[in-house]
Amino acid sequence: MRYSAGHKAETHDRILAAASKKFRAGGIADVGIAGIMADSGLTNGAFYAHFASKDDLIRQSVVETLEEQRRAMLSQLPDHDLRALVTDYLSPGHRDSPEDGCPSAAVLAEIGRGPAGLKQAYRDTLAPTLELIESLVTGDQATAHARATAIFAVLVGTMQLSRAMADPVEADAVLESGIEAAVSLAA
Amino acid sequence: MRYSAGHKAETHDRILAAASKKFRAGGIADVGIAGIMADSGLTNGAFYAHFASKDDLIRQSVVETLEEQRRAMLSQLPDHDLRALVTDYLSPGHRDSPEDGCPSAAVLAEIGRGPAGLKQAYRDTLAPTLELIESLVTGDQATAHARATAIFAVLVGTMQLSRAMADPVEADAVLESGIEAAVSLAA
DNA sequence: TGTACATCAGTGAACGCGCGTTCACTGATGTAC
DNA sequence: TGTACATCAGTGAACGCGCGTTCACTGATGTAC
Repeated sequence: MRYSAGHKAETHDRILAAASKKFRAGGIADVGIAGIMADSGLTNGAFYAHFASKDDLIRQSVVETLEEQRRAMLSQLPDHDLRALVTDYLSPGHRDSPEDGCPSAAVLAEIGRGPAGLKQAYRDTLAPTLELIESLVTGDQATAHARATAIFAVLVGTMQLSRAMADPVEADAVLESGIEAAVSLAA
Repeated sequence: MRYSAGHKAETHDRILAAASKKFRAGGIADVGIAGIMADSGLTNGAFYAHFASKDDLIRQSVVETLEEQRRAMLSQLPDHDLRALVTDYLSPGHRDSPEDGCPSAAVLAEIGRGPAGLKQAYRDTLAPTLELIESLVTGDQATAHARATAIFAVLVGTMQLSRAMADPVEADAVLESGIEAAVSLAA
């Protein structure tokens, strides 16, 4: 059948959203195209009308998810409060819903092993998020940038560590240690 | 042919060492048994005389590599200097040789998605390493433990972030920001 | 106004390939008789 | 002392399966005549 204007763009976005969830839930290497397409309500073959390859999908998915994360951070933080941001990020809810959570916590190590184009796209799209954190931190620009980078590293490392704890009490304690550390790094 | 006593244990260790390198270099999901066996100088079929399954290998490999890392940290740190440990961990050499580096920086997110047995083994084997960091940190036991956990999270998060930077200058700057942050978290 | 055709998003089977795992077999050795 | 056999680490082909990717085809629609 012929489709209305914008239909293809909608399908593209739907595939991207399904891929983003699956990549965050299961990692990039372990997630296949057939499953992503099934989650999008489509079959295998339609994939290549929308993306050049799995690598292309990965890049677009990472970029889109990082932008979405930045928009969410912006809208939830009208008060410029670092502790609020950190507490929200290092919450049990975020830990237990990786499919809706931070892409960096889910696939940063895989990006580090990926092609240069993916790494470049990651860096460029993450930059505004780091600037957002930078604006919540004291010190001149260079100091603030370094502090924001380190805070982001605590958030990601702490989330991964908490997710790796089998014991829920210990997993919560890991989050708490990360919150105090991240806040203390701001000044 | 029949083999000398201890031969099988040597082969087992050789497979474990090959797997450890490959998992750290390429992630767990993307590394196959055939490649590990080839690197060990053996063929596919011999694998199941040494390990019950790939999951079994993963668990043993993670445990062995964590223990090795702790031994290395101990031997390189007779002076109880946190800055030395942190600078060594967040060095360009470590970043550029993941196959010989920290298993947590390479596969922590994958462990978080793994079976409960793997997570339990990770936690139990990581504990002495965290205690080692704890001994380099001020505060009562609970505080020191929280600080050590957060320092470990900065190390892992910073290493992953540095590896994801395509630009070497920026990658080095990420390491620097992590060093200062980790040291400042000690007190 | 009615009909033939071009368009194109999506279908679904097939491609070659590598995965984890199984298994019948090899062959050098220590041991039993 | 010499020979037959049990042992067992390792071989290499095969299993079913799912991967990323390709492609001939479908079929509803807008458009041209």
